[in-house]
Amino acid sequence: MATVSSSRRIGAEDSKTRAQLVDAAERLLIDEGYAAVTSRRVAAKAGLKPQLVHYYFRTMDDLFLEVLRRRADHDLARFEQAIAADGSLRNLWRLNNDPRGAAFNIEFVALANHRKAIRAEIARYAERFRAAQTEAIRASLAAAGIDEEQLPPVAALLLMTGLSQVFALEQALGVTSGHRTTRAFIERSISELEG
Amino acid sequence: MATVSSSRRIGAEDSKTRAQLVDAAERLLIDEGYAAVTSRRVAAKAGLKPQLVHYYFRTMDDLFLEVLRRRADHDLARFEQAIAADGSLRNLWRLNNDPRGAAFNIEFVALANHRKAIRAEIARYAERFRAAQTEAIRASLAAAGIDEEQLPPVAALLLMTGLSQVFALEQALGVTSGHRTTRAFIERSISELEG
DNA sequence: GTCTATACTTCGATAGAC
DNA sequence: GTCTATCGAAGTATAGAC
Repeated sequence: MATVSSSRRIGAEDSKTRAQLVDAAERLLIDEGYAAVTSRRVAAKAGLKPQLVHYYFRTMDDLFLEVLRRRADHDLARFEQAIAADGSLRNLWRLNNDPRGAAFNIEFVALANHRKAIRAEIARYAERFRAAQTEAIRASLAAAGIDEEQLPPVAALLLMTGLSQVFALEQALGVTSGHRTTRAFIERSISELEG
Repeated sequence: MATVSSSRRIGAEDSKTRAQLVDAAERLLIDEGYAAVTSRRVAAKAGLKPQLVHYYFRTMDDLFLEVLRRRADHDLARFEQAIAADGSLRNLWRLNNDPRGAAFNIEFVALANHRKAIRAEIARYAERFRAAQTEAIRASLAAAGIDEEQLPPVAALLLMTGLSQVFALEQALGVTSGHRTTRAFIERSISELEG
């Protein structure tokens, strides 16, 4: 939408071919990392010709952004729905620990490290997630009778987020020493807090 | 050392040129991410010809491994020295939060996601760090009179590690909401534990 | 022991054919 | 509206010249 400096045409947004390319890119991103998401490999995975990637997406960054937005919007909606159904600390911890999407997050953070257009969009979504999660944890801590001075909701959230990330990262690496003990500790702490 | 299936020769390990290539690769990895570490770009950064990368390193993975080992060995030694001088919880937290090396870790984890030879080596170093850090934190918690049942040392370590990683990751992204509050909470908690 | 000429593959991207 | 022929640049890697 921004500029039309080029004469080149772009395919329709509701094209089925386009959706296949986004699917293929997402699978490649999760399975093999962002460096594997090249026009040729995405096309091969979708069973299409490489040039089609550039017909539907002006640049590879545009494709990455589409993958990011589709996934992030979906996850955000799913999170809010799950919390509306059960806003307990226990459920928050469970949702945060869902390994689905962990690899996805890691890749996008690494990608953001050197693609400015993508970094900005990731930062936007990260802030939205942070806000939604902070509200959810604030409510569940209040319900459990925990004072905000004693344990600030955002601190509890960042501790939880950090721990999930370490678990996901290390599991992918094959390093799991201390994980079981720590999970048990967290679950015991949650039980003590909300019974 | 493994196989000598090829007739190709490799440059001396103590070559000055070789060291320049490793330096350039490390800087590129930290500044622009692992995808930027290509033979051409490493050579350009070092002011050398691209083919020299392949004279000193059989494959790009060999170069990555050299960067990893050099850095990890150095960091491990530095950590043990620092802990020997001051083994307090406060100092452990400070060391863990050193932003130097945070970007480095992120990139290597992302890299490990799709390069098997590197993943194995990273896992080995991760275990070594885990062991050294767990011992250090066990000692400082004991000194502060904290019972291991109440707060398992490895759980305290993983919480600390996770938090530092989130801080580093998000700071790189430009997302910092909640960081100040959480840092204050951690510092307050440490003060309460060890006075 | 050190470096270069060169091969071959894959990359993102565009202009133009259907 | 959809897809293909094709380009120039960049990627890893090797064999052989100094």
